[in-house]
Amino acid sequence: MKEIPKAYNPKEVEDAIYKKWEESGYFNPDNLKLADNADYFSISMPPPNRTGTLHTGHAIMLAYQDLMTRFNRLMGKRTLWLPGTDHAAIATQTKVEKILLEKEKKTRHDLGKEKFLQKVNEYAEESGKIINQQVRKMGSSCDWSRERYTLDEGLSQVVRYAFVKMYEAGLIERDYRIVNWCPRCNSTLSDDEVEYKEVKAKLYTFKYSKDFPFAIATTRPETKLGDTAVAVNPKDKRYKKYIGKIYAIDLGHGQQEIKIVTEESVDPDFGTGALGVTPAHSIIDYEIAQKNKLPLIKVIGEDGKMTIEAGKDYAGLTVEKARDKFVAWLEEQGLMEKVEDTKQNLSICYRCGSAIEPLPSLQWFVRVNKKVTLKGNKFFKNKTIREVALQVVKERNIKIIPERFEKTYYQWLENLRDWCISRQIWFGHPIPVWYKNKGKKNEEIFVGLEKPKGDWEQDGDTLDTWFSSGLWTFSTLMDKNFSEYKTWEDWLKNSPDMQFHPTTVMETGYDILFFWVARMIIQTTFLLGDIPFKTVYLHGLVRDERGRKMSKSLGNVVDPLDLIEKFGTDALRVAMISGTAAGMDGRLYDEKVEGGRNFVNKLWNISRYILTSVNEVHLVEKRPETKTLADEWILAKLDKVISETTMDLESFNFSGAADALREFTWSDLADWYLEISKLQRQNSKLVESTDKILLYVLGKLLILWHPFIPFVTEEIWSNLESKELLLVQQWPSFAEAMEGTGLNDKINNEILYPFWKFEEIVMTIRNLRADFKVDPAKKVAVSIISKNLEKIKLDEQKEAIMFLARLDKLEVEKAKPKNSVSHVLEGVGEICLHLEGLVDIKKEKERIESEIDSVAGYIKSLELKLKNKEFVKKAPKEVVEKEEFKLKEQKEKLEKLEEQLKSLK
RNA sequence: GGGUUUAUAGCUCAGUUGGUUAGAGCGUUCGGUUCACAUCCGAAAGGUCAGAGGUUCAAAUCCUCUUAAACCCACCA
Repeated sequence: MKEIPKAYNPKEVEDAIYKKWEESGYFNPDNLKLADNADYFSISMPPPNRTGTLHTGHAIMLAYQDLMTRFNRLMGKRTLWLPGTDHAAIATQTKVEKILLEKEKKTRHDLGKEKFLQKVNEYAEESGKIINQQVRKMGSSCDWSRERYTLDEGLSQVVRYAFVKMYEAGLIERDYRIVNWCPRCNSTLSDDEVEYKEVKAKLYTFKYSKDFPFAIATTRPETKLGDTAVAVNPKDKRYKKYIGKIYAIDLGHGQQEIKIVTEESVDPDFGTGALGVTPAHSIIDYEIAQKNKLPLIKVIGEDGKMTIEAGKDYAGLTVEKARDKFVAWLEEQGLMEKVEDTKQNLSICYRCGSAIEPLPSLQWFVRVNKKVTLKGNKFFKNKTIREVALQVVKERNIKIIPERFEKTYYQWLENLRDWCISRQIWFGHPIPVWYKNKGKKNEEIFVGLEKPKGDWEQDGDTLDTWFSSGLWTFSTLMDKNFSEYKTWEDWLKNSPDMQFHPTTVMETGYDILFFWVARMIIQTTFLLGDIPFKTVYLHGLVRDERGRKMSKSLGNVVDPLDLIEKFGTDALRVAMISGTAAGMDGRLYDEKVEGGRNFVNKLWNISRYILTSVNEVHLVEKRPETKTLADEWILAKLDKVISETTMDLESFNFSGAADALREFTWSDLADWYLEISKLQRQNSKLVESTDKILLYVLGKLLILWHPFIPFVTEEIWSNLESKELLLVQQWPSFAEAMEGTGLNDKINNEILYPFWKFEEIVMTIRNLRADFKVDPAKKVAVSIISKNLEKIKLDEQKEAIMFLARLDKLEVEKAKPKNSVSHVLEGVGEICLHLEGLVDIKKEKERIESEIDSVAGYIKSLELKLKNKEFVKKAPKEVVEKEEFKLKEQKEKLEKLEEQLKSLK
């Protein structure tokens, strides 16, 4: 047997263990030895962006997903966790542009599309490799043979197919509308990609011309060059007489007509109560303009500079310069009434932080409000994609954990506008549309999977990265050899891996519920007529120790790889998962991971003790015979923790499972049974059975812990004489452990009870002592207490444990406690006698009466619950049994109380 | 403006359909430790479960209001 070091050193073993796992092939479900009727379990890894390295967000998602994957694999399911990476169009392109500018002082235009794309692809490839290495470092048991990338040929095929299908159904259209334009990225953004930042701004109040009847207020005077109307609230009496009138004005760049229209949403109390309508540069104004059939003047161009429509004096100026110039002109003309300081919620690009310029542009949109009927699709019967996406969650085809996010999801969908999917960036999936005579009157358009024959020019734009991510759960499962399939439908339906669809769980952070989860639901229900996943588990975000978001500018970014280097992967994983609840943000800091490391080392030392103490190391898989009360006790506790852990993991309560396991491992096994085992092994008759129990408990414990801390458990497992990796062992079953032993009832009543009794005695003494401190009337008993307390201190407790250990369960009757336990018992009795003399009988009577009331009420409610047929049917057996046990307990308590009450009388 | 969440020990957080005396980790104090583990062991101190009211035999848990904080959506002309 090899020597076991005193402390667990993760650095020395982790990489080798990962290699062993990977080489075993068990990450691939095809290689698992499964029962014929084995259910499947699948997770699609949310693909990390190929923009650099892993961060804590990735680390936490990998920890959760690996936990579920390993648990289900141990449960004997056909388990697939499919890894991959995302090209992350805008994010990656922006990053490479930045590097290019810093290193070579060049822009993408200096390089040209082809050369630039080559650079981006090189960067993405490099970045992908790094990420894959880091995903391995986290211990992720994902199937690398199925790894995918959003720009893979196969995935690109699905993307084109999706576009064409949606186009054919009339859900995708090209239109000239107001879009969110980022002048820095030179591209459109979807509504979700716009963020807001509060900034100081100036509110200018001015008149369009001297003879214009009233003033308007704005923070963006330069856009007013494109105004075509003024909107007022229809209830506003001040402006009633002007409604419908048209005024001709001249802002220094020619004649302009301003119509006075009404609009409900105009706030009469803001500014002058009159809103200058700029249809081309505000989404709301655009909608007002559409209602009133107003013309549209585009005064700001895609480059963020003023257009010729703004007038000769302004054309080519930046927005800021145009503003200064126009403000100066207004003042010169005496039109400016006042300038005030105000706050403004500036819309900015979520990727580069530049100010967004809403402007009209010809783009591709997904229409969310168009009703369609699709053949062979159970969801789409004269429904909109928005309605279907709502329906599948409302009807619980898809369950979101925690549930409250379902509301958030509904709200988002209810407010959803058409989704702009074309982007003017180079890196991404090209839009599968080809033109002839583009932009001319006789323009021809072709939407299809391949370029048509002849002289066609492809649309130069690319698709929103979320358009391809939305297909992720199934585009990754489709056969790479798509050419072997006759039709697209055939490919979709008959790719062998589609057996893993819908994926069982979607695990991700709540921050991308809209960006991604919602899009997957929209696109999958449309294309497959099926849901993408059955359950969505949303984890919280990782914050620093002060609760702040991690950001580069704050310099508080925690690198998970640093923590792994310092404490080991297992320590990091257990730290991230324990002490949290679904959807709640958590904090990550050294001390927390240190706690994880300490636990991992504790487990290491527990096994080090067991492996070096037992006479013969071997795997004990079958429940061994018990010879002492302590043996029974530890096995009963093990059964309890098995059932708790299993139930918790099945109901996504990961933190609870870790807590239960930790409590069992540290408090029950290490602090009690291991100490008892030392004593038991001094008795030659008990050595063999004790060893077996130690090895049995250790074996089961390693399986239970494996999903949380895979490396250390596998490493310890390698010391047990097992032929197979821990990775593919069988999850212990509570029911099986109990089978044939007939111990189920016995354990609660006979085995655990005496031990609990002992714990209870210790507790009683402690409580009494606390009472004496505050209640001088009980002083009388202090001497007795202190006498007994001395005995109950550390040494006496060990004595008591020894007594329990010596107690042969076959000789319970004969065994006579000759030490502390009996003294303590007697002591407690004595105390109680003394206390009785001190109790106010009237008060005590009242107390007991009210308690009887309470217990009777409890019994009533329990009986009601057990009579409820639905509850008995639906609830798991263990829960019902627990309730029955409670009822029994309470009835006993009631009897006791009633007796007490009688004795008082 | 619409919505959601949070407030529990010094700190970070659990607490499952209401049910024994509200828990854990870290920290603090005291004591211990050669023989699995100082990455250890034993013990102690520390809580009006934000506040007020209500429902109930029973409330950290359910309802109403108040206070404080965070987040999401809309929008700021």
